[in-house]
Amino acid sequence: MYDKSTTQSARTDLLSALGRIGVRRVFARNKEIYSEDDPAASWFIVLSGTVRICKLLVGGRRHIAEFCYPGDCFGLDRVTQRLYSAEAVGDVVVMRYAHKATELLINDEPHLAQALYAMTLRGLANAQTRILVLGAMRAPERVARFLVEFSERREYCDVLEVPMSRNDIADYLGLTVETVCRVLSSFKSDGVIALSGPHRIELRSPDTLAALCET
Amino acid sequence: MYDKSTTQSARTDLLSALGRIGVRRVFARNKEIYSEDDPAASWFIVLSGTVRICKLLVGGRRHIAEFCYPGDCFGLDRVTQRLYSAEAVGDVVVMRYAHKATELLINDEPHLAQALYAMTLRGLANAQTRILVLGAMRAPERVARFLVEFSERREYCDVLEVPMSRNDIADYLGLTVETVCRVLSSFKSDGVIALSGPHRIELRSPDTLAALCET
DNA sequence: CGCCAGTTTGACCAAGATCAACGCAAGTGG
DNA sequence: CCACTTGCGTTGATCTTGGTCAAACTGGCG
Repeated sequence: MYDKSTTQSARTDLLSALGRIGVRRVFARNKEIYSEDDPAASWFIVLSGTVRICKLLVGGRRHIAEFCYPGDCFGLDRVTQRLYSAEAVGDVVVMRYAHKATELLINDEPHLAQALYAMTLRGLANAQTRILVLGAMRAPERVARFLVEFSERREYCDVLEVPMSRNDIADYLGLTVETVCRVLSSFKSDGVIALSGPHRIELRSPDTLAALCET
Repeated sequence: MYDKSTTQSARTDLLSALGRIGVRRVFARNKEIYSEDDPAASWFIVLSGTVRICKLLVGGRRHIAEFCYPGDCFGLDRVTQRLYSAEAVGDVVVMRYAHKATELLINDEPHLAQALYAMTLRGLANAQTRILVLGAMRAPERVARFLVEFSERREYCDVLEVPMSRNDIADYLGLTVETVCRVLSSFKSDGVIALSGPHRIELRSPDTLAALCET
């Protein structure tokens, strides 16, 4: 669907060029990478681990806009202040790039702008899928969708090492912890998944899950 | 929050440059501008009227990803086939730009890429707000949010000329027609809005609505 | 061993979906 | 001009999904 070869090579160019201006940073589980309302002077690429982009709402509720996995970028928005915070789900390694330095780099090598643009478009496509999930799917489909998405973006086999808590998943899917648990339990009793510890989920029937989240 | 002056002037540049490669097209109420699975060879800017970006789902349901108002662009995604269709809500005038010609234009005048990028980032920010609304708000807040958003993006006074049907609004907010009607009726009986005909909504207490959709 | 945070399960409740009926205004054809 | 249709919009009655509240369970750690 996407023009993979082009964006892939542009991406490689981008990464090697960025190597010169980036700083490697490590964050421990649950540490904040940046807070809401922080000045937004830089953006990031995840090297390892999982990052959650989130926001506290009135009434103590929390909303998770996005999970970022290795290779994903976040904080690219052209705002002066952060609208969301970014937190390490488990231990995380990221590269940090100042917006200023990125602009200079792009002035030198304008073709890199295309790679950045492609990353942003990918973010937009992800966001649109999320709008669809949250706007049109019910609890079981949302959870199925989460599992399928995770296995596509994160793992290459059917045993998922899910780093986030049930609470994270719930806030990501617009559900409650209890509902997420119940749906997972029912998937389990239907033999669609197997659970060995809360953070290890085995997809026994990926096709059933995929069918569930067909639009 | 955004760097308005920069993006504004870049935008003006972009529009005048695009004038040379664009085609003006008119669509009547409910006509398709493009369909799902059409080849995606061009993108659009709305000149007048409202466009809905939508998708048919299994079971005859429909999902509206976005409403586009004058000045908004749509169809920018770098896909070969459309993932959503675009339809005229009322009568609509748009400008159509071939992706090919746009690329050539940008090769000539690379600074225009920045304006396109800014438009895409705006789209991403809108999408993130929508994720928040659909993931974390309940029916009355969603409807309030729709009214506030519409008045901010479309009208400069408190009497809204809402071109879309209740069904459109429902599919946009992830609710049913009945729920949208009921919420509007309750707003009306609370004196927050007044209805004179289904498509004319007067905001009698915009502050109440704004307070409702505070995160 | 006891505590604690996170997970799971159950009982109950409420928001919103579904189903059904009615209202209402704009065509349409006689 | 008036019956009749048609497409929306509104309202009410009922049912279902998922939220809320409460309690039990689990594994890790001091």
